[in-house]
Amino acid sequence: MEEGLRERKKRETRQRIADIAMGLFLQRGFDNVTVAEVARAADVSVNTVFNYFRTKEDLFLDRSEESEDLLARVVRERRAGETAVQAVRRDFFEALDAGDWRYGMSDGLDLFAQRVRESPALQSRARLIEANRESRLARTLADETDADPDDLTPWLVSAQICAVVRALTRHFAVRQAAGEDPASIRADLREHAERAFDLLERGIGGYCPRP
Amino acid sequence: MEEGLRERKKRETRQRIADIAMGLFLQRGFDNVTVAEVARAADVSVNTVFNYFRTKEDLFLDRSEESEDLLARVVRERRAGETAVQAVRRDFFEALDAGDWRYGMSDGLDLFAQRVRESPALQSRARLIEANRESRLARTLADETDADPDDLTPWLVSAQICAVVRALTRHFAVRQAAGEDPASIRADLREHAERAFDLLERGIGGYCPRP
DNA sequence: CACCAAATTTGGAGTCACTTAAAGATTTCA
DNA sequence: TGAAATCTTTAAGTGACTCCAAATTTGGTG
Repeated sequence: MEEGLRERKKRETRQRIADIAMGLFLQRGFDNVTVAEVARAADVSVNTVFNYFRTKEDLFLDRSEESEDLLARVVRERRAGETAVQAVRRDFFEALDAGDWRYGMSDGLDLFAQRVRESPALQSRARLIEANRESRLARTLADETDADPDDLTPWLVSAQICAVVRALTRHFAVRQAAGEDPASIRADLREHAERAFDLLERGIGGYCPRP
Repeated sequence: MEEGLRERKKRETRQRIADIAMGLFLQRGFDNVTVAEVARAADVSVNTVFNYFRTKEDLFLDRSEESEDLLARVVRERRAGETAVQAVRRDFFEALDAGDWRYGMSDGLDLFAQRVRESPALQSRARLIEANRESRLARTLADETDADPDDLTPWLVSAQICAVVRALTRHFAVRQAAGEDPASIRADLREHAERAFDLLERGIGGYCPRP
């Protein structure tokens, strides 16, 4: 099953468009670059761009598939004896220690994060990705526990796990946007994350009682 | 401080546009009605519509302010001795018992919910409303606990509370969309909600261990 | 090599949300 | 009443995205 000339060219063209688009977006901001400009820079027609990418946002957040599947995969591949939360907790800290980008907390995502922050369209798309991530994790949990089709528990657990991951990611992003050094944020984040996962595992029932 | 002719006319025009738009949207679907049609039906120019409503989505999800503030208000006005979760729990069941619409679980929101479900633009806007609701609750919790500016806890708690409310609302919507009777869904939902809030208060640490 | 069929690319025309600027029209108030 | 402030409309874009039919390119076959 060789890859013919046709397939290779398609892949190359798609990649070229995506790369050139990302370059322009990072340089000038997502909303300040038109699809027509991307097309011109990539030396194709506008219609060809839309042939490969359904929307302009897809040009920027291309490989969102991996991000959407992340938590579901971590749970699917968790170790013997590990609960869902324990698996996510472990993977999160592994990524933190390795400086991996998969939870959005590495160095060098600065400009990328800034471009997302300043564009309502990209923020909206980011929320969609998060929603899909939550759905996938919920389905995985339902599978793994042979849950009843209308058992809410997988959805509740998924939503809460995603909520914690989102809060931690957001915290990193906010402080990075404020100009703090990524490495020192990650150092702080370790303690914050410990408390966050503890809260997740043990519940928030005692929080904020009115005197 | 009387309301002058100008103010009254403005209020009336805005209301007329919103009412006529909602009628058209419910009848034919959000994406099948153009702003130009709304304008013509309301006997104003397109620019007047955009003068009152910043986007087409605002025509549909006008009074989202109340929805965004709901949980924050419930916590602000919680009773003596109540924790944040207890307050939300109580308010949720009050709404459920009263058949109130504020958590999206009354009769008669059928068509409205369907229109949201079938429109990507409206779903996107609904996610934005949920995100704002989460932010407001987080800020409220931070205020109420005099939390450190970079204490993550208010955000974590807010995200988890919102996650549970969202899951419950979603469950109602899914079953309503499948044609079930709202009253009987609400009956089931009572048990589901009890378990959901228990889980929220006590934690999900033991969920889904791998054998 | 030549040729056909399928897949890609392109150009062109159009829709729709939304913006901007300037010219009316209406309301307020001195 | 007349001028100032405020609304509304008209007109002319911009930009994402769609639809369609005409070119072009590629893969396989005789």
